[in-house]
Amino acid sequence: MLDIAFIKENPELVKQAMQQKGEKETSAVDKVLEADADWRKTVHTLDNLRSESNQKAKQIGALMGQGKKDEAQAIIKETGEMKASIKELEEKERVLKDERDNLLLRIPNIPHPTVPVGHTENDNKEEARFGEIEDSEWKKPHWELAEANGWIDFSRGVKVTGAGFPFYIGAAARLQRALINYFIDTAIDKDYTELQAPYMVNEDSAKGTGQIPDKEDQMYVVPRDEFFLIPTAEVPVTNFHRGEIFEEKDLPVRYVCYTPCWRREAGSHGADVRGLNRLHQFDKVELVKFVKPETSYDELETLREDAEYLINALGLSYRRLLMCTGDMGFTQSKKYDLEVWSPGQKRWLEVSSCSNFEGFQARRMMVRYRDKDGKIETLHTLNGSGLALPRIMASVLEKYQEESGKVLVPEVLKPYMGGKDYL
RNA sequence: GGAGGGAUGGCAGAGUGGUCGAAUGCGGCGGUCUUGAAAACCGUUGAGGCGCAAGUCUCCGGGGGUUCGAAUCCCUCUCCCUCCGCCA
Repeated sequence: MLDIAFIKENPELVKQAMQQKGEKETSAVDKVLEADADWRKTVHTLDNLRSESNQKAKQIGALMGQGKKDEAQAIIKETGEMKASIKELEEKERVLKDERDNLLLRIPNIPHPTVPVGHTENDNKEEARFGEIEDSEWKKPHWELAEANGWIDFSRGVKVTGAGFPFYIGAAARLQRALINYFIDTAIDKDYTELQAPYMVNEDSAKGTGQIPDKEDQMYVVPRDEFFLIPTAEVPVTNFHRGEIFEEKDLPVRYVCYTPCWRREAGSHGADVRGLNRLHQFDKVELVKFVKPETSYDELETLREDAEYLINALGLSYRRLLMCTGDMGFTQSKKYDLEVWSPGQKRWLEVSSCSNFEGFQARRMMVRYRDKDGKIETLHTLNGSGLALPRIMASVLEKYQEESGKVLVPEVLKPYMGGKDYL
């Protein structure tokens, strides 16, 4: 969420940001300011009343101590109606606060000035392209390759669980594990701390990163224990520091975390979801950073570079998109997508998205830091995939297939694949 | 899963109805002393809200209650510890 003080000072800017992010209705801004004013007025009255009541209680205490029971009794009589109005005001204060906060949660993050203004994915800016756009007629999509070699079993996945829960078998299973290890090891070399996180989170955590109420339908729920299966490692890793105050000298903090991810993907059908393109359970290595505000945009660039490094090292062709205001999501202020070329499908596949949230997440989660002067400030959070596995698997299989049907092991993965040349 | 005991500031740990947002120790920060450091001594040191400020309010695991007044009493939930059971 945004800082209410910021909204108060820049209402027009906030409205403009909402429009740029594709929300026609900007009245929430005026409503939140109104609700905030109402709330503050009530707080003021309530505080005064409580102050008075506290004074009286203290007097009573003092009188009782001196044994002046009659005088104390007189004051107790006065407090009767005060108690009732305090209770009433407390209730009112709570309602107004909720009202304000609910409005506040509906206002999206402000796009950074460098973000292109636009409405759809067509307005995203393709910043760079690396490698050739391979268009060989004979190259098969990964699902045909995988089937021919017995590497991925989609139908047994359907039997055991449902669509979107494949089995990886033999060399493909090992390849996926090799990729995960390679990604994590590379991040460790770049000064990220490895984290192993819970795969289920509680409601507070789901709220912390904004999965609730925003993307509630995206998550699998374990109702009996009131847990949610994580849709990304971002959720447990960012919540790792929820409610904490960092010392300035400890920043930046960088984590790398591998987890499976579960997404319901309700409503997705068709060609987009063939093979490994879109799954209900998939693996991902996630990079998360907690940084000082003044460094967050530099950290976004290095985060993006760290993700790109992996794609490069695997020898895959890819392009980098700077997402436009309308396509980047509610919580981000700037976001890059990295898409690899899939030679078998002849299309781009998103494998990473790197975002700066500025203080938007941190404010909601109360993650802060103490600066040199001892002042407590909101810090900035960032995250990015480094990388999502299934589409990388797809792209690797397709890219490294030979006309014979054999698939070469990418050079950087050989140490993780027992030195073998072919899968 | 059963029985019992707990949850207090960065940590340890007092406080069991009234000037308690909380003793004390450690740690942190500032200072005195010292060539420098250590030790010693002095001071300072939780978070949030409202307010220009003075100030004021809230927070002693979460929620609810009793009371003029709750860290302290009652209910409830969660978590931790000990013992028993089960177990990768």
